[in-house]
Amino acid sequence: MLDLTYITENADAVQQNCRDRGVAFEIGELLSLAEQRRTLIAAGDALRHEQKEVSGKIPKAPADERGGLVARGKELRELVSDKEKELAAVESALRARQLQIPNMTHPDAPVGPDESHSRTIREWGDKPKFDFQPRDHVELMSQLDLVDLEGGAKVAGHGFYYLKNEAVLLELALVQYAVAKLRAEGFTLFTTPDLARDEVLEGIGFNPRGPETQIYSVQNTDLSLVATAEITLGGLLKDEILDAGTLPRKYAGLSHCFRTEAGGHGKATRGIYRVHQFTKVEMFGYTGPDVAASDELHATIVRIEEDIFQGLGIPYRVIDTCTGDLGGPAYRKFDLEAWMPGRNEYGEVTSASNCTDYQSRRLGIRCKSPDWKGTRFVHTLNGTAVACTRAMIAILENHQQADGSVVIPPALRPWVGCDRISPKA
RNA sequence: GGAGAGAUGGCUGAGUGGCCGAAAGCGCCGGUUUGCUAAACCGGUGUACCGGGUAAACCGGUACCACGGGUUCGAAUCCCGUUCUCUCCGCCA
Repeated sequence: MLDLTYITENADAVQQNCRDRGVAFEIGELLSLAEQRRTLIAAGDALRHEQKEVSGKIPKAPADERGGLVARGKELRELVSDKEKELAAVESALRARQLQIPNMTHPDAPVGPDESHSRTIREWGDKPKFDFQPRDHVELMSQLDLVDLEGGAKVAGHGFYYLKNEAVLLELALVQYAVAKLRAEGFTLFTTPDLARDEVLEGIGFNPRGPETQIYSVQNTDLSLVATAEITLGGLLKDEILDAGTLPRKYAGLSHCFRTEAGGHGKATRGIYRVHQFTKVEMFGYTGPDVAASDELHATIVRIEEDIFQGLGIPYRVIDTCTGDLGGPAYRKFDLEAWMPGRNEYGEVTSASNCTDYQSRRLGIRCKSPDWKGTRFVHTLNGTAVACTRAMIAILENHQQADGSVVIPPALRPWVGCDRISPKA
């Protein structure tokens, strides 16, 4: 959510930014509601002021004046109440519009309506050259007895899966690897709830219960299954005022992620690429309220993601996401796309966003410093350390051998306990 | 799941209808005193919104004592609902 004063003072820039991001929004109505809001607040405050004066006089008033004052007090109570109702209606309409406005955009982010306008800013690693026809992860996993997709579908439906045998070790190893890396980078480690209140989801920028929701919600409660630990790590400091001296804060969270993938059918539904549940280690950052600080942590988060994939020996490219694909909260977003030989294309494995104060404003996460008066909204950032299923696909497909075995990257061997997964005898 | 107690400023904690945005202490900031540090003393110290001020300083107003409703001329204080915390009992990985 953007600041109302900012919107009204920068109406043209906000309107243009909506166009760049492909958000149909006309700012005129919002501006007129904002004006109504001011007027109603001023009128309400004046009435309450009189109300206080009147009721303050009553205890010392002579008996013959008291009746009149009480009557005026009653009258004022009605007037105040009417103004409050009017104001509540205006503010609710105003907020509904305010929430439609996406975050402002980093000046260097590429402008364009869709994926094709995103920019590749770096590539790392050499795509493996196979002297055989490479298999995709489904084939590999089934030959190596690493997954039971039918079992997952039977028990929970399409999009769920059982990992088996070394794949279990591989998932745990990826978690360990990521967590160890983040601890060394100074992150505070968390395991987080896998559910969160709807208001937290909304604060982060998800719509838990709309018709096109990507979120599983629990009936008769205000809880939803989280789509990422970004939700729980960002919600952790909701409504708090932090000492700016304690920023930046770097949190890492391990959670399950649940996504309905509504409308995602038909594309890349094979195997474990697009699933309804997966395990992920997520980074979340809180910085002070200036873009220099949050951009710096953003770069660090991307660097860590690259370290992680370089350590796994997986070729990837870094994408600077264009305006049309940024979503609501992101000011700028970098994705890592890993090379996936089975698909013969790149697949998204991480995503790192600087959300500036867009999330913190709705979540009420502020900070205080002797350097300025009052409080300011912190900046929040998030990035994937390891999304287990996608990372596993990249490992299996890039490190496969002619005989159908898969070489485990050295970085994971301490936890997997072997250097290769071979077909069962 | 059952029974009870509670939620007040950064913290501790007083306050049961008007003189309470809220005592006191701690902490923090500024000052005085002082070989240094400490102590002592004096002063200051919440947030949001609306308006004024070119802006900062600052000034005026309103709201906020977990959250939401209600009673009343007037609510931190009374009533109802919700959430959360603690204690005891039961159950349980």
